[in-house]
Amino acid sequence: MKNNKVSLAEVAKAAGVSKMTASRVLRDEGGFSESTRDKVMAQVERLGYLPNRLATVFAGDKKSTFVGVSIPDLGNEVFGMVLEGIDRKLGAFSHQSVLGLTQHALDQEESWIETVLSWQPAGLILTGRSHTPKSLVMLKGAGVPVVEIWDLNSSPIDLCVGVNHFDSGYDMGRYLTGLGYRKLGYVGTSHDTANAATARMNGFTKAVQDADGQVTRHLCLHDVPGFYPGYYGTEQLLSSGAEIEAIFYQNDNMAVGGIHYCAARNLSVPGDIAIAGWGDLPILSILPYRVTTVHVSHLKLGQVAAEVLLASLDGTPTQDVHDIGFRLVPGATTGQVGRI
Amino acid sequence: MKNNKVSLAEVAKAAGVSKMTASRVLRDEGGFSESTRDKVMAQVERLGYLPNRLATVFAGDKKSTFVGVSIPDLGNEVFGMVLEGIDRKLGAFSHQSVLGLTQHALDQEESWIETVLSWQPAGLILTGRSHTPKSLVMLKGAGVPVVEIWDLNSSPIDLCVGVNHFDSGYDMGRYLTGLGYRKLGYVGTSHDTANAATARMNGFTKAVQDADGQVTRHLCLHDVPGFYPGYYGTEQLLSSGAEIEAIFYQNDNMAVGGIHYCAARNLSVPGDIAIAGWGDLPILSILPYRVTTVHVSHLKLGQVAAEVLLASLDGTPTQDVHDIGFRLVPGATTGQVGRI
DNA sequence: TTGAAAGCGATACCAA
DNA sequence: TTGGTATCGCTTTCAA
Repeated sequence: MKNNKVSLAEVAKAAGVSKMTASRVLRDEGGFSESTRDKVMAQVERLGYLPNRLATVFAGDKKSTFVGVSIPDLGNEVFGMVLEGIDRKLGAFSHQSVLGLTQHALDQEESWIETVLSWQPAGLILTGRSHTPKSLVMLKGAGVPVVEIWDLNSSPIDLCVGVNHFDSGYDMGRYLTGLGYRKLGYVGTSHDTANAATARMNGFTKAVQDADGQVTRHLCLHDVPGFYPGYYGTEQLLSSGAEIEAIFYQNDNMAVGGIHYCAARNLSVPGDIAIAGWGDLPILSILPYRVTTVHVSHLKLGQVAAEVLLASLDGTPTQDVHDIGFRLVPGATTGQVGRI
Repeated sequence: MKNNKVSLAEVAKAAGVSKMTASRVLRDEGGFSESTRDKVMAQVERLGYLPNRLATVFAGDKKSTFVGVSIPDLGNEVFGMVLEGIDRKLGAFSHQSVLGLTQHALDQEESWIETVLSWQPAGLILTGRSHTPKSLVMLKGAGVPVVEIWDLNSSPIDLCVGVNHFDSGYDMGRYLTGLGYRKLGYVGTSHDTANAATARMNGFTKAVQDADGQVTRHLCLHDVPGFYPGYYGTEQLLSSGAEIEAIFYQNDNMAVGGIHYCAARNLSVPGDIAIAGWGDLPILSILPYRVTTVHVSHLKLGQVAAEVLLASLDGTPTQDVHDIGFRLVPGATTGQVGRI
């Protein structure tokens, strides 16, 4: 006994009862007298006893109340809000998030999965649908519910809560081509696990091609999709020589970067360049005009993910795949071609 | 044995050795032959054995590799970056963050502390210097290192990594009054644990009063300090009737909200209103002019916090209080009074 | 209503 | 180089 930690046995001894009786009192399990309860609780108070939940889980051979949550990065609000949604909901049901920042790298996710599983978590919430083969083996053998979030996945490992990114990109492509644009650009970043963004880009490209248009892409490598990459990504795209009428960005922060680039170069939006973002992020709320974007509720996505997991732990049946949905928000940064 | 989990005993039996031998092989402790190692590892592979770290911690009566990390919210990048700094550093040394979103409420922090301590964490990182009396008792009795971050605290529970918020506010007040402003405004939000922001506000106010100026404050209640509260907080401050020459905001996102409000009202910055923010947040990187702000490295703050904790676990002596520092960045949104 | 004993999965310690 | 046994703090099970 090296930690000066007080154990249940000590409490029991001090209270003059057996460990079992003390244990029953603490779990409020019933089957003890009021006077016994008072004796025990008095000692708990006096000794400052804190239970060792490791031992509890261990002895009961049950799961802990840990939920492993893997998140690619926290450099912008997107995944921050997802995580906030998850943790708030989990916390309300006394579960704890064990965080894993994967930095968009599958092998980092793999080693984190191995570690977190060794702590006997109650369940896992993973961002993204791609995992290494070894990860898949571990996840399937873990015997705990796994919720894959962000990307909608028709055949998830277990459960899935997400958005149909391809469709949202496709809708934006259809919207912009519907306005008459044919020479389109895409500006985003490039990451191992940025499948969702890639799906949006692919959906967008497909829609544009379906309308006989063209997409010129520019991906900023090794960057998180923030304001500044949006700014210089726009610069690089436009200076590539390609003729561009409208640009779709990986997210709104990048789009705002693009808007500021245009302002700095005296390019009118949408007159010279139309601009569309994704996510309906907070920055849009203060611009003096509405930016064309795709609304997605990140907080809700996280909350639903947590709910689905908790329901699964509870044994409550739910559907395997939850589509959070999205909504294209037309704005003033895209216009009718030829009518500006 | 309800989980179909494979235990060390099964691996050992399958390999034809004792538990102890298998344990030694897995920990690569030495003291076994190559052939033994091969036999054991073959079975580990075949059975897909994953160790139960609960048992390890428990048996060794040691601490886990959990680090409890309490964060007020993740609604903007500020604490997201702090958390990213912490988790990256911890991850590199194979520790895991157990997240606690307190939503700026001390009683939420308290109940989270109680829970997380019951998991025998290796240490704790807490945002803020205020804690409930019960929290303090638990923290002091926990016997694990506690790092309080964000607010610099000359008498921390244990260790502290932060910024001198009061001084940063004071410097900004001195800077603005040095430019000739005397009728100042402050726009922020109000939270239980927003002591850091309050300290900045107080420092600012003190400096302004020292220069015989006045500060009119406007606090947006129940809001996280983001773009939109900055926008309408500015509106409310300016419509309060007070004469204002310059406004200091709780952070840059709010300041950008203020800048946009001014643009929408055709108020010139800094001609009609000077604006200063705090934090040097990403949004500033795309504005066509430099915004007067205070630079703080949030990522570094998190990294140093993790380093200090790891050093303490390691037994390496470090100083108790680490000042991350700040740097006032003069910009174009504040000017010389009368010279605009 | 209460308690004694066994056991969870691993490691520490001592023997062989 | 290998293995037996006790042990961590708590819960389960069975008896009293």
